[in-house]
Amino acid sequence: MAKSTKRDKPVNKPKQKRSIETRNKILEVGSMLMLKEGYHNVTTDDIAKAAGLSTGIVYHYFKDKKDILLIALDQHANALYEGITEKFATVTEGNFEDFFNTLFDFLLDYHKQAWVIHEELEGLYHSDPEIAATTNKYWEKTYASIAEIYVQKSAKPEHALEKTKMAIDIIEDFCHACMNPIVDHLDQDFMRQETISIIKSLLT
Amino acid sequence: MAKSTKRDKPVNKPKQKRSIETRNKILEVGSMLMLKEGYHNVTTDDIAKAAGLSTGIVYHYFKDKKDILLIALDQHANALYEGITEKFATVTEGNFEDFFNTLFDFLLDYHKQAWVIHEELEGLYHSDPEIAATTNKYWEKTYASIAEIYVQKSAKPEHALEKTKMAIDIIEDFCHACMNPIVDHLDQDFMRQETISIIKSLLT
Amino acid sequence: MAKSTKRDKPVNKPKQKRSIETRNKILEVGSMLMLKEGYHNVTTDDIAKAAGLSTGIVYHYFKDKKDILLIALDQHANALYEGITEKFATVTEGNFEDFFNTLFDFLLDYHKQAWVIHEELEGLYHSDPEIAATTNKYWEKTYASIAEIYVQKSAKPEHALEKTKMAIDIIEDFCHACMNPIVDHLDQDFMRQETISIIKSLLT
Amino acid sequence: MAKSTKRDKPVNKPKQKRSIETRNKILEVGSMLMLKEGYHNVTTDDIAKAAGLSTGIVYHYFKDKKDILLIALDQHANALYEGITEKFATVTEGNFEDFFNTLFDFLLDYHKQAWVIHEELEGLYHSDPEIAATTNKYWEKTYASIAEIYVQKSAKPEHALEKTKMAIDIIEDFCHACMNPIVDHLDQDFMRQETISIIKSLLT
DNA sequence: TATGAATGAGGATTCATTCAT
DNA sequence: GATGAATGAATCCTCATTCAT
Repeated sequence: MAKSTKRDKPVNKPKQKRSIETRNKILEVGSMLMLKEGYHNVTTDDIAKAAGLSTGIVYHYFKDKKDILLIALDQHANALYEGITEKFATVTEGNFEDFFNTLFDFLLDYHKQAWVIHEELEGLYHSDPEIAATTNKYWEKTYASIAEIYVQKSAKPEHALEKTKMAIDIIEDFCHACMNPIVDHLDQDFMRQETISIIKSLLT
Repeated sequence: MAKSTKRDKPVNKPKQKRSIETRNKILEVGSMLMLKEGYHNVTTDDIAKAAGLSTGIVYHYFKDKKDILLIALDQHANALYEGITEKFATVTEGNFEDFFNTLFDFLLDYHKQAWVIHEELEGLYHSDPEIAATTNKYWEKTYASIAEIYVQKSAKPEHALEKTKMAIDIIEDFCHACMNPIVDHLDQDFMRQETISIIKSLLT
Repeated sequence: MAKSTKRDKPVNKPKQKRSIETRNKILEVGSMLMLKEGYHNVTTDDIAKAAGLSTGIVYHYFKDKKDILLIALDQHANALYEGITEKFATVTEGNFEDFFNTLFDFLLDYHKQAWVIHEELEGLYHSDPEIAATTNKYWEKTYASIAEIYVQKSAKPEHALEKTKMAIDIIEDFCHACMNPIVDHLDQDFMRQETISIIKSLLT
Repeated sequence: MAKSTKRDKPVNKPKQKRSIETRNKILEVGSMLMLKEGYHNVTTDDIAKAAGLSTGIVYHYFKDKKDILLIALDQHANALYEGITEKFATVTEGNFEDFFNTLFDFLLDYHKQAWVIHEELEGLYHSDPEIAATTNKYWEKTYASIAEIYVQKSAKPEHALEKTKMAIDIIEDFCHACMNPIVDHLDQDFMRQETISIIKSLLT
């Protein structure tokens, strides 16, 4: 994996509808499995089987196993970007409360479906430069898209990126704590309250 | 064959100096490699070679490859606990500023040497229940030991665990952002200032 | 790692001609080698090589090394059953002499090609419960199919299973003694005569 | 195992009491384990541990693992021989009933403690010429010692070896059937009766 | 395009045997 | 004689990748 001495193999970027569907199926099923089970615990065979396809076909559409993850990641980032754009489209400019609630809800929601990918990527981050690069791009795009909205909506757009990033991280910490209750009996209501209060004072 | 007739392989917990040294060498080299390269990118042979030993001896001291990681993790947690206890021993009771600075410095410092392990564990977390359990214990201990100090030193010990956890997470976010600057040009001074201010208002 | 998340590996039960041939080749070569050299003295690599295949393909068709032996054994039992049924089809009902001669010849013949498997199994019997179970099924089937014929053909069908089993064992003792003359100079003709006389008085 | 290209290594045949005890302990525990678990399922370490000794010492007294089995086997044969001699010492000459009962009881008894060794040896027989040779010697001695008694006690000593061997085999078949009831619901009383009757008519 | 059989290098683990102490 | 740590070849099995059909 860590070696990137891959001779360039022509990989299909298909235009036929059937092909596109096949490719997407692999992407969808593949990323889903990788995230649920962990990159190293899923075989290309597993992916093909789960997608209802044959072993070999995977390599028509993707250079190798890693390619599936990388491209899925990319799609993910794009989808996220569009999700954000759409979601925040209706937020009234200057209405911070509105922006804030939207952000909080959006991240909570997003977290539920996508958090695992972050953790999985952390683990892969150090072992593969290509993954590290893509991961960075992913985050950059995520932060940037929200910061962009923040700049538009907020009255205090200085240090937008820093503040946005911090806000996101803190909200994610909260989500994480709720979903992975390492310490039992944590008072989640209290934590939510505190989180909201922190974010508000940070972004206002 | 005949797994059923195989009693659980006894793993040496040696008391002899020679043995202890060997075991420690494996632990040290092994965890170092795993963290640098990633668990799945290091073979037991790599570890043995790097420790200047032969393949087989690894299994004299450890049940399997995972065992090395798990035990290294455990040692880590203990070292951390002792580090915290020692570090905070001199903090004046009731002196919040003192407590806070110690915490901030401690985590910054700690993070520099140990954050890789966290990321590696994140990636392994979902694929292996045993690792998940040990990771949880690790964090529980960390949070609890700091919360314990907090209770002793602070005037407002309510929700100590929640607040401590949040504070640690937020400081970690900051450390993480500094060490792995996904987005370039982030104003680290600004982020540090904001982080400190958040933590202060959270813990006071 | 993460055994728990590993669904049971599906093993191909192929219907394509190519596949069936490959599988049979492995079975044939594998059981042959195991019986000639002994289960523990044959590696899966040996089997693959001898079958003109690569290591990996073996595990496409068989769960593990033991699976090869177990399935070969099963095939053996079925072949034996059909052999018996066919062989005894023409025996005249009530004609004991006819039945007896058929039995004696059949076992003598059968023994020549299959007794190695029995010995190999004896050795494996105590070390592996799965092998023990399959071996038992094998024998059960063998005894039962001959007993069934005995009941049909004989005038004294009481204790058919016991008598059949004893007869078979005694004939096998004879075969064994002939093929593996531990003590040289044994008078085989005498032993054959005595064996026949014992069986006759037992079954009549 | 199957290779016998063993350079001659001097192996201690100790005369000191302490040494003899150690050697016997290895022999005793080693053969016991090998027979209970199967030769390939017992490691030299298991044997050393079970004997309360260290790994290395085994190789002071025995050439290799196989040597333990072979020598144990030899001792076994001798013990058996002495057991037989002693047991039959008091049998009245010419009293066939007495001889027969002694034989039947003796084998029944012997079977209980030693049958496993036979099965284990069957499995090893083909994979190693040295084992095959020793096994043959073992059986030869066993059969011969009983035949010798038979000759002394019986009025019809012709074909003593053949008859003795057959008798022993048949009694063993019975023992085997009782201890390994492959087919359930076998009428053991009936089988015992038949076995006795067969043996009587064979030996008289 | 699609299939799935085949490849084979790689990796975890075992264990008979040796050797420094 | 004893110990038990150390060796390393051997073995089972996996899985990314290729290829004949």
